[in-house]
Amino acid sequence: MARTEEQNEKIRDATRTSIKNAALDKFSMKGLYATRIQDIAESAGIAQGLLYHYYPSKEAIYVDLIDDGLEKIIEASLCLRDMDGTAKEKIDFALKSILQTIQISSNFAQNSRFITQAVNSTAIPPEVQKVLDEKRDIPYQIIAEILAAGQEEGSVVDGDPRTLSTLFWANINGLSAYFTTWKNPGELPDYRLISSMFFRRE
Amino acid sequence: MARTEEQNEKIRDATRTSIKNAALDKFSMKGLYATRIQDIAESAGIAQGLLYHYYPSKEAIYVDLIDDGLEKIIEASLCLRDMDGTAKEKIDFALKSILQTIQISSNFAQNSRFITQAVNSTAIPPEVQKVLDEKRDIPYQIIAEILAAGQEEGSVVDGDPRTLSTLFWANINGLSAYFTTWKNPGELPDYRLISSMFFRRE
DNA sequence: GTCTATATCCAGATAGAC
DNA sequence: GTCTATCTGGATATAGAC
Repeated sequence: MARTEEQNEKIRDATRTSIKNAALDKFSMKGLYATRIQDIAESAGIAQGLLYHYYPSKEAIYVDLIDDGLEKIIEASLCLRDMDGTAKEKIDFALKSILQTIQISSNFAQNSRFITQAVNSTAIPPEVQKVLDEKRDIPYQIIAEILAAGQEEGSVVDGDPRTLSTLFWANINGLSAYFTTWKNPGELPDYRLISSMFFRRE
Repeated sequence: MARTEEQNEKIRDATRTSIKNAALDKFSMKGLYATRIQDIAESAGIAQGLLYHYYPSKEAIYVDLIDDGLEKIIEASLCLRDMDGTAKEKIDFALKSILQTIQISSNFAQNSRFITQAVNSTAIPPEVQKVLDEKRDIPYQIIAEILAAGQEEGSVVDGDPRTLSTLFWANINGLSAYFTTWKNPGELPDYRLISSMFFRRE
């Protein structure tokens, strides 16, 4: 009995998801160039040729994932911005959440790592660069906004909010990179240490 | 008139230096796999084939540079450890110096960036991994030692010194990556912000 | 929708002339 | 010591069978 169109669509969706998961896994660990199409196909459990029924090229998968990844980070940032609470509560919440995702090596941490790696390489295809240029700055802006609000409140230290925001993300990215690659990474620092950089003493 | 052996050696040294500089430049920006032998040769101003009179493979250049780079960082760390002064003076001095190298994009910053990129990829040849395993941890240990001494003095906050050291380097690496890749990176944060994480309030 | 087999291309590495 | 020309392997991408 022939498959219906809906069944086919389900199969396609499942395969596409496998490919994306496998690709994110490989790309986040080895980068664009050291990852072979074959690696992704194997990890997704499909033949190498089949991958080209889903994506026209290796690059295309990469661009797709970059876009997804940035969207997730942006969404989380917006959510943070729009929640109730003081700047300190928001920053502390963000730090706690992110450190935890790093600790348990969640998908979100994998994503961050992947994006960071992409950003930190200048050898990226133009399409990727385009997406990065459009979206990469947003999380930095949002944290800067939150910190600026905190300066109004009087809780956040003086200084250019964007510079403080850069320092915030540098901590996240630096820790995320460290803890996903080190063999015996030890324990994560307490979020309060990082938080203390941004707030006045009581 | 034929060249003497010394003259030849000088020429060889100069060419080798060109190759290493070119390779560090390319590798630090694009990584091992996205950098082609041809890129390095072009940048060094020599023919592609000539490169193989100096190094047996692309990997070999990479290993050589990783080793050099780690040695430089280790040397600087040891120098810091052995200087006179309190833990706070040492950490502040280190932060000030490193932030400045990032600002002026000095060789040292390029080095840090190169090493960080190597460490953050799991797709590295075994020879590279070996060098990294042997030497990468030393700067972390040294900063941990300094911070532990600071805890004895009573100036450094409580907590596992190695964890604090990890946070220290995460800041350096995160900032270094950011400021070498961003187009309009803005200004660097004040070293005192970072320093304040590690020391007790007065 | 998935697979195997194949064509194509490109980068790493070698050989030999100057 | 340096160059140009060439070989070779491996990865991307395509074609065609099931």
